[in-house]
Amino acid sequence: MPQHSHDTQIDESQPQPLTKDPSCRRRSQRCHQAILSATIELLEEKGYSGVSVEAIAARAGVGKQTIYRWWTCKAGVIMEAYADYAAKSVPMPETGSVKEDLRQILHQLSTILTTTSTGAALAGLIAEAQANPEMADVFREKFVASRRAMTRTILERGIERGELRPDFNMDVAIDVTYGPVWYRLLIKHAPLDETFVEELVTMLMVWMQVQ
Amino acid sequence: MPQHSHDTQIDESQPQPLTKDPSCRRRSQRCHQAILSATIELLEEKGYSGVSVEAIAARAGVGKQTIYRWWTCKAGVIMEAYADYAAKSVPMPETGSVKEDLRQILHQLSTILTTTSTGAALAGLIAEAQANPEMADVFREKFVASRRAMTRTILERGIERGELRPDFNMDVAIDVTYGPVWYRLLIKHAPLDETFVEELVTMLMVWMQVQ
DNA sequence: CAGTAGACGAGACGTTTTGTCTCGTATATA
DNA sequence: TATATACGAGACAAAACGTCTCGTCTACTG
Repeated sequence: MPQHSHDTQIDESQPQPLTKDPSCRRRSQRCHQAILSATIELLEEKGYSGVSVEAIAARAGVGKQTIYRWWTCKAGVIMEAYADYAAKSVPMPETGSVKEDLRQILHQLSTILTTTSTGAALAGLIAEAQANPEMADVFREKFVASRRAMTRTILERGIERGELRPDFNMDVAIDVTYGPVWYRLLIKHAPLDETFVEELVTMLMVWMQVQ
Repeated sequence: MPQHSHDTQIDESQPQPLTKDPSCRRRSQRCHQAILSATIELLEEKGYSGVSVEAIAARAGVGKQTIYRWWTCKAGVIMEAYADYAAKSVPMPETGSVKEDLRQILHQLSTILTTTSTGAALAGLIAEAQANPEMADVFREKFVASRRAMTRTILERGIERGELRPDFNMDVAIDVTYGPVWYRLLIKHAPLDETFVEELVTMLMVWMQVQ
């Protein structure tokens, strides 16, 4: 039977995970859920920087050590708390039209970022990732990579169908799709609204589509 | 003669400034410069999160109170330390071609973000702004607004010359210009290089120019 | 040419948060 | 039923923030 990672210092070579052995059978499901729920509640009430591990523990009716037993830091808890949001909100659209697919993706993303606490959570996680390269790795993998991969698929399908030119830079296209969204989320100089999404999609299509 | 703001609590209605009365004649120019230099040194050595007020004070050979006398928080010091970089690096290009103007702007921005510690500094400041709305205001004003205004001028000139369509959304166009750059700076999934800038400018022009 | 206000270096201090450690208790597996 | 181990509670050290108070030095002011 494998020992738990908090007993022996393994995991030193790999990019250190932000959670520890979540498959252990003896883990209390009640605690696990209480911690994640308390995290989301606190983030909604006080914003990312208002969440502390002690506050989570108190709200969840849990000892602080119970949190540190299963996660390596606060960001790990918050990531897991919002991983569901992020995962569930990425259904691959397949309307037959690249423009409509992109519209759906960006509409859903901007909606979830502005109408739930997910926007504040992700902004805080990006902020934290600036000080913590391991966190940055996990963040990219968990919240960025899947959306980028999905968008890539959509665009490649568009090229195969002859809807899009085959010679634009795919990585840059994906950056142009998401970059402006994150930019408005983080800088907050203008709202992430429908007009914005519509203009963005239109612009992308003008660039990428067969003339 | 006006009292200093740290003696009486004025500045409560306005967005609280991150510096305090920098015009005072009795301020030691030696300290001022030593603090800003130490800040940049430390940020280059240890990154944004490795900079502490105590470390700045020690490196500058200065009392901690001397820092808090003139700035309200660490972020204020870092902003002032990099304000010069940001300001000096925005010469308005005027080549007569929108594409060339944009190319110059983005080339210069990406160069300064990747070859100096300015990139790490701004990423850290954006991170900090997520937890501090007043900081966010100052950041937008100091590091975002001037570039946006300049870009707006360039695009408006292009419209006047008949080089650009008059009917694209100006704000979104500026977001598409800078959003992908910040996105790569903060997420670090791909480099901020020449290819990227070139593709981005090309895409913008395809969208905005008269067909 | 003094006198004085105020900036300065040094560092103690209280606060907050992090992450570790150690109890005694409760619970699930064997 | 026995044992391992997760749990709640909370003490603890370390780090950083921001405030406060010394005694010193310097630059305006009369």
